[in-house]
Amino acid sequence: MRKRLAMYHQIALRAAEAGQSQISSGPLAALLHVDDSLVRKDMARAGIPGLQKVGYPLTEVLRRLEELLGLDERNDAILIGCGHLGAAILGYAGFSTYGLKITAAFDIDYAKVGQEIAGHRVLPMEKCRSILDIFRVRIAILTVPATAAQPLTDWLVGRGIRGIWNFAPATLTVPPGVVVRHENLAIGLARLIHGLKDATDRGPVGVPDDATRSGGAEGGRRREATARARRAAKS
Amino acid sequence: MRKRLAMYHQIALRAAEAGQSQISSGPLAALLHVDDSLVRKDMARAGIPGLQKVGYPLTEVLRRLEELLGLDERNDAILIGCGHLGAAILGYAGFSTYGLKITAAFDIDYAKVGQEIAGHRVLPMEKCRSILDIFRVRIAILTVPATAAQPLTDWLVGRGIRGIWNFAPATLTVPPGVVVRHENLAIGLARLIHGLKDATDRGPVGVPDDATRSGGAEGGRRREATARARRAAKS
DNA sequence: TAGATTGTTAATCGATTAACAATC
DNA sequence: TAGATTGTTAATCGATTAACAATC
Repeated sequence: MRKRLAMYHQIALRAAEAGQSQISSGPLAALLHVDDSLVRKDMARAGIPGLQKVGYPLTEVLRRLEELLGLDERNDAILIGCGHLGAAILGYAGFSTYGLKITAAFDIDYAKVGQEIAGHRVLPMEKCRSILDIFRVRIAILTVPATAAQPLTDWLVGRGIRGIWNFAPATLTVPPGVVVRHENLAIGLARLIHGLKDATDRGPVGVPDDATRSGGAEGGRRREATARARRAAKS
Repeated sequence: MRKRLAMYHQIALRAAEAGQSQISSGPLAALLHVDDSLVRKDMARAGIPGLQKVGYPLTEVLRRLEELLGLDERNDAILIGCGHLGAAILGYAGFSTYGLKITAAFDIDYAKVGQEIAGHRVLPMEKCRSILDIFRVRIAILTVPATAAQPLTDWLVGRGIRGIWNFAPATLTVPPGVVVRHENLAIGLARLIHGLKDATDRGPVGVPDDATRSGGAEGGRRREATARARRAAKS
């Protein structure tokens, strides 16, 4: 459901940009490949009143969905680890839509400290504590090596961080009350590969989760993953 | 279901590393917060036979799941756009698990051509065509500016690319037979923020999709998103 | 044997679709 | 009015859980 709401929002945004002022359940349903009554139900549940014969006013749709999806809130975050991935995130344009502002970027490497990346000055880790105390930031973005992730997390949680967006390939343990989101790029990739495989196996059928699918494309070559699994099972 | 299979795989891997040789439905179910009969059903559907009294042999679990999830295949890909994000992906360790190998990295910027990033030499875009012709790569990773994404996609599809992993903030149109996966970092973020909000609203209840959730944390500050929506709706 | 665990069937639940009356 | 579209109720479908017999 949340996914659908997010999609409605995207579609509504584009419709608004294209000059429309309302949108009806039919087109929305068609775009999401669901029944139009489901769209109406979603709208009703979201508290967006429609107008018979015309549809749903885009202003209302956008307003409510942004409220519901939390896009109307402002969230400050700090970023730790200014390697390539950290830099990519600092420069990522899409966040402002979601009200995210990275208020400070840190790195332990003094070679990086002082550098400016996408308008952010890299600060030394020593400054992190005082920044957190002063600004009461609740979200931390971790783009550090895997080994550093858990100890850093413990420390951050102790300093008041309540949401962690973890890009390190490490599973984090946190106390109750703290939300961790583990961003595993490899999973996105796995899904794409699977989508390709699906398209091959079954032809243009089924919508693999997030992906735009269809016909052709051959599968990849085999590897001997079995040997690896066996090694792991024995070690 | 696919998500659960992937989780079983992860858990099985760790169990194997910890020296176990089998795993039973109970612990798996507890870790995923589902009923144990569902785990057994999944195993049955996946064609993994269990042993009464002992559980499922890890070697078998890993072997079948890797087969099913396509982790046992080898997939070559090219990467286009060697900015920060491209560089981060070139250096990302986790891909080998999924059999992905980035065989070539390209950039139009001659300042980047010739540089070595995480063991990959950056090639000029002009070389892309011949590389594709020679190696028959099917997957392309796009870490280019939004404006470049669609024309590049069209060109790549014409050269035989069948799977596109798009990091550019642009919606791509592709012909049937081509799979696009749009990786929107902002969505991961949105979910984290939402997880935080949920934790606030409802206390430690419900597992928000991917995230490890729980108790405390206050919501963010309001912004006037309404004004923005209204602008969009009018423009 | 007793205990643990699988495999499977029936029951439940929630989400989606189908149908249609209300109404602008 | 006629047509389009919402809002809602009933029917369907699929996924999950509960229960339990089989069995190592």
